Formats: sequence, structure tokens, C-alpha cells
Amino acid sequence: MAGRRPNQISGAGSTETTAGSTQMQAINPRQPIAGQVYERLRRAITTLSMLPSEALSEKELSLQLGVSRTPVREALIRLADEGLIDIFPQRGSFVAPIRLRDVEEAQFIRESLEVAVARRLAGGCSRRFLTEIKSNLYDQEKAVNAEAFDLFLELDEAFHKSFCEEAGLSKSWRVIQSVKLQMDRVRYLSLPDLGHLRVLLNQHRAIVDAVEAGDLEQAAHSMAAHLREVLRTAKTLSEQRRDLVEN
Amino acid sequence: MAGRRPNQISGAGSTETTAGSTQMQAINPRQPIAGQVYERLRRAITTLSMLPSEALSEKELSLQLGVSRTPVREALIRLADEGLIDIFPQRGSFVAPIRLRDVEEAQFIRESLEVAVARRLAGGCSRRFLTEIKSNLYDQEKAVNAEAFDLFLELDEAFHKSFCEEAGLSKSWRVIQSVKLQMDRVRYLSLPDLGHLRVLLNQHRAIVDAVEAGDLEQAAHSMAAHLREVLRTAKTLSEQRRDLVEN
DNA sequence: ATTCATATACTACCATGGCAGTATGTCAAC
DNA sequence: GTTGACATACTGCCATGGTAGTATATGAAT
Repeated sequence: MAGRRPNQISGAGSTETTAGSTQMQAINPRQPIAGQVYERLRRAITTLSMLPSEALSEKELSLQLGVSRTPVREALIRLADEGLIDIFPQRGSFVAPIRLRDVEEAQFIRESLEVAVARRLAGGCSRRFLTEIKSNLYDQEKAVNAEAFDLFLELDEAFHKSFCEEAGLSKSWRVIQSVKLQMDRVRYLSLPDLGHLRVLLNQHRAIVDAVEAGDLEQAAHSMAAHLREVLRTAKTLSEQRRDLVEN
Repeated sequence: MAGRRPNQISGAGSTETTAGSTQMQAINPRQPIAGQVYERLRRAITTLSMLPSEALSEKELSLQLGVSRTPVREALIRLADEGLIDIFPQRGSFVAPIRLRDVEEAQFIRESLEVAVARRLAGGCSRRFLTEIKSNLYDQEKAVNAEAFDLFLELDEAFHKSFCEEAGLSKSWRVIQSVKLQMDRVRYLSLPDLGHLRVLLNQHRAIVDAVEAGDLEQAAHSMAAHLREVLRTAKTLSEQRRDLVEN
């Protein structure tokens, strides 16, 4: 598990002073700062706005965001717990490399949990859930037709989350969401493909149909097939961007 | 947690009480303090040395342990992430209640993952793993015969951990270990029962036999039965100690 | 050109003080 | 007895300074 030594950061002129220009959006001092910093950094990493091996300095980040080092540090610790950054004491903190092994294990964890969730819901779920999930499917179709990729990703996330919530498994969703970050990062390796979105949408429909029919094995199988499709495309993307993916 | 110093903390043993307080064992200032505080508090909570709704004050803990509030605070945040404590800003931090719902969901997560691991290993594992796991089983039997309960719990943990390691799923084990904390806490609700340990040992044997035979479904079934047994006894214990268990 | 000692500029980790927000005790008004 | 205002004693959250440890640059010696 010995992380590879973080090679020296290619001096891409980080000397550009932070005159508050790249301030994005100011931190709201009335709400917990640590959480805001965490959310912002997590988004930056998962969307590849920050690339692997890029350094995250407590001090520099605190200056850029206009907050103290303490909440920044707490955010970095949380990100390290989720495997998005590597902290080397007294050396520095760096965006973790995209390791194919980690992506595959994230897929394993997610599939194990979500298949079990799907099987459970196929064994019984509320009418309200079915109507809501079908409404979500309808919105997904609209998003695909409108080529609204980001919206589709949001609906996709809500789709999977609602399964856990209907099953009363909120902690499970937290685990899934945490490991999903590794796969989300791979998604951003290339621009989304419209045809691929249609495949995903049809798989979503198959899952809902199996759940509604009460077919446990079919629900489990459909969910597994769906998640493996996500992994398959992730691998394909990895092949195309070997400069950013390890292993 | 990637990239943090390996902080070995000698397990329970000599607990020399220093003057005037339950200092247990001094913090080693040469190793990361936050990690040591975390380990200590986690153990105190899971062994019910600290009971639900007991307060954990940053300031008080820092005085008791002879460290500053910062590493204590970071330890509390980690414990909150794992659901062992509840932090109410500006009000206080308290040991989380044992909620039966949380225990059941921890069981769900653990079963989903470990069943998948068992199925994977039944599909193929190394000879070295089989010899090592059988060696562990042998030690388990010795521990049961010697009525060495704590030793059995350690071997049990190593048993399950080695499954994940053999499958190359270290992150999965971290997830399992994290959710397992909720169940560990229930285990300490009563003294261990020798007959129960024999049941667990036999279930362990059945799992290993199925894996060695390459019977995927049997391996999965044995693992599921084993983990459900653990939950069943947990529920029984909860009934006996409703004063400490919610819901 | 290589090696080795040392100065320097970082890093994350920890200690400590100040702050806003919350619970509680006290006491006057009804 | 009940209510409400206010002082007080906490809490966790954040800001900031100091320290040990690490990487790199510099330069003398080989």
C-alpha cells in the first residue's frame, strides 16, 4: 500500500499570485467552513479540475479561499479517508492517482451493495416509490433527448440514491457514494456519449421493471449488468487516457 | 487514510494507573497523536467502557490525555464519520446510542460485501491462503477450548480480514471494519458464551470447506448464515439490555 | 563529474487563544 | 406557580503561531 513517491510537481508556474481572481464563489462564513471546503475540493477532484499528483497545500488553499488553515486541514483529512488525496506527513498532500485497481474495487463494493438493495426492493416496495422512480425515468429520457449530460448525471445519482432510501438504508448510500467518487473521476476522462446514455437509461428501465414485477433475481441481474456497464466504459476511457491512469 | 504513518499502538495490557486519573497509557508524542486518540476512544466506545450519551468534551479529553485540543477534535470527527459519536455544534459531543436500526444496516452492508468476497474466493484462491486460514481455524479451536474469549475475537477478526486480503480487496475490509464497529459494541453487552463460540467456529469451518471445494453458492450461503447468526445473537443481547439499546 | 555536508524553504502536525452559539441558573414580574 | 430577561458557564468552530521533519539547493571536497 506504499503510495508511490509524489514526483516533483512540474513547475507550471504556480507563482501566479492569488489576487482573488480564481475565487470562484466565496465561502459563506455563516455556515460550517470545513464542510464547504471539503465539498469544493471534492468537486474539483472528481471533475478532474484538479489532476492527479497536483499538490494541495494547507497554507496555499487557505489563502486562496480566504479561510484559516484549520478547516482546510479537516477537509483534506476527510478527502484522504475517501482515497481522493494522499497525505504524506511533513511532505505534502497530493491528489491521488487514478488507480485502475481502486476503481475496480469501488465497482465491487458498489455492485455488492446495490445488487442486494435491488433484490430487497424487488421483495417489496411502496407504490409511492414506484411512481417517483418512474417520474425520475421520465426526466432522464427528457435529459437524454435534450442532451443535458450534467442533468442526466444528477438524475442518475438520484435514481440510485432513492433505491437506498426506499430500502431504509441511508448508511449504505453513504458508503456507495463514497466509493463512487473513484468512478466519477473516470467518467470525466472524456466527454459523455449520447448513445451510452441511452444504454444506461434502458438499463435503468429494466431494473425498475424487474423490481415492479417482484422478480428478485432479475432485479439483481439487471442492477449488476448496469453497474458492470459503467465499469466497462470506465476501463475503455482509461485506455484512452493512460497518461492520467495508473495500473 | 493513505499515506499516514503506521501508528502501532500496543494493545490492551498493562494499564498502570497514574496518580489521580485513569490515564491508562501515556500518549506517545513521537507518533501521530490524532491517530492514537482515535484508536483509544474507539476502543473505549466499542468495549462499552464509555456508554451511550456519555459526553466527550474536546477540552476535558485534551486535559486527561495531556495533548492539545486539535488532535482530540480530529479524532472526534473521525468517530462521528463512523457513527460512534454524535457531534452537536456548540452543544457537545456524545457517545452515539446503540440503535438497532444502525446495527441491522451494518449487518446488511457487511453481509452484502462478505458474501460477495466468499463467492469470489470460492471461484479461485491460493494454496497459501487455504493453509493459512486452516491454521487460523486451528488456533480458533485452541482458543475456544482454553476459553480465551478475547483471543477468539481477535482470530475471528483476522479470519474475516484475510478473506478480503486474499481477494485483493483492502478497501472493502476497511468498509467492513468500519460498519462492524456497531456490531462489536453489541457483542460487549454480555459476557461471551462458550457454546456460541463453538457454533461460530463450526460456521467458519463450513465457509472454508465450501471455498476449498470451489462451491460458490455454498460458500456464499455459509457466509450469509454465519453473519446472520452474529446478528441474531446481537438482537438477543439487545433484548436483555434495553436500557442501553434504542429502537 | 560525484559525493557529502549544510543551509534554506517548504510541509503537515500540534498548541493555544478568541469567537459565536447554546444550555442553565438566577431573579424579578406577574 | 409560571413566565421571561439576563448573567454565566459551558460547547465546538475557527484563526494563528510554533515545531519537527522532509526535500531541494548550494558549495566544498574528493
